[in-house]
Amino acid sequence: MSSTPRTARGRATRERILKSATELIAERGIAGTSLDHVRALAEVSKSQLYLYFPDRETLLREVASSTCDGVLDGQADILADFHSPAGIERYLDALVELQFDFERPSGCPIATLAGQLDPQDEQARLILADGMDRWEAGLREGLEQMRDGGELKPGTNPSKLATQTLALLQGGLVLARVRDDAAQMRLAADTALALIRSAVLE
Amino acid sequence: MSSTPRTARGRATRERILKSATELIAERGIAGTSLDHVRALAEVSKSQLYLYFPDRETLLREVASSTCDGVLDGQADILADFHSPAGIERYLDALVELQFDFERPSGCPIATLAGQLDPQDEQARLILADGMDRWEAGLREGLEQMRDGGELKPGTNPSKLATQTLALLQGGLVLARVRDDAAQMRLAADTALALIRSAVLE
DNA sequence: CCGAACATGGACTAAAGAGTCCAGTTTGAT
DNA sequence: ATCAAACTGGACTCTTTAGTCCATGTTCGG
Repeated sequence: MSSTPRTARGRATRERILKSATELIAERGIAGTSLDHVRALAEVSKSQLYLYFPDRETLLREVASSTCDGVLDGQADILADFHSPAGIERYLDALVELQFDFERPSGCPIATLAGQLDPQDEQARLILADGMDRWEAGLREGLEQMRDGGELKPGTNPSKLATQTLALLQGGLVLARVRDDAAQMRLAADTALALIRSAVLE
Repeated sequence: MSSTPRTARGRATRERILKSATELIAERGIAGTSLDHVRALAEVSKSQLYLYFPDRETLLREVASSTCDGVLDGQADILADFHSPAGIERYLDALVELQFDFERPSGCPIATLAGQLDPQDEQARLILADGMDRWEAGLREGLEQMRDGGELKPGTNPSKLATQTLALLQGGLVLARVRDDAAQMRLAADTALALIRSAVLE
């Protein structure tokens, strides 16, 4: 999107800007991040910002996109195991661990951004929705694999089960963040595990 | 909190400011709401703002508090029924309806605020956490009432079940908002209902 | 190795923001 | 009725912010 640099130097600069913006916003929120902060962290000048991004709004949308990519990339390896009871348990454990790992539970970066972006900005919403869709697709595909392998009770709807799982995870992340208590995520993940187990044969 | 007006006129002015700020922030978010917008909607002057609220941060905290009160008050009547299978179903239906009622699902105002307030502002977080606690307490008390009436399977933990329910609702609200699809809330609420039903004796 | 496109630095503008100040008006207790 | 406290209006300052502009340096194809 936006203007694409033609030289390697330009590409590196653009990357540095986007990475800095994404980092700062994850830490301090959109309201707490000015273009000047981004400029300083990325070590670029004002004109570079505006050479690669037409305006702040566009940069924010790209940050949204890059945030989604970060969330998805960050769980790609464990999500790949989400197609057996043991793999599902490992996946959920890993998500819970993430909330315990830092000083305080940070919640889901996608959902957090959703609350910060201009409610009028439909384009931004679509970017975040796509992130959620990709996440849910990962869950659904694992469950479909199990269904195709005859591991699920007949009548189980992998698509619906994936949405239910994602809802539980998102809810757990919200509660963990608001209550500053990662155990809330633990409980939500356990509930999701039980829900899935109840659809597994044996 | 903050300076309390001594006259009826002063109280009315303070109320008007807080109401206007809460309204504007619910609609346009914190970033999209300046003190000048609040000033204009409340039809007060700058000095009134600063007479009743020492600074913006304090006003935002009171908005957080008033937003929680709004959410709780708004469901007080139906939440009161949350102590029988039928009442629980009515309650969940009502919550789902709320998401369908407006042009687009607005999610949970408390959770939305959580993503917008300064992540460093611990005091603000505590206000929102208290809102969640009060909400969950309502659910828990209904379940405890059922347990005490012998309507729940032995071993059922009302407190845990209330948290699970709230997590599902919050997750449903997040997904409904991000996907602009109230059906996501419907599914989450149905899942919560099934979860609770599975703990009810016949 | 030359010129055109690409990339950079940073000064500059204009607007919006939060917060201050004080002179004037209203209120209510005595 | 009076006077001090409470309340109001709005001009003012200071800072930060997004966004513009242009002169200079770098890169790369021909």
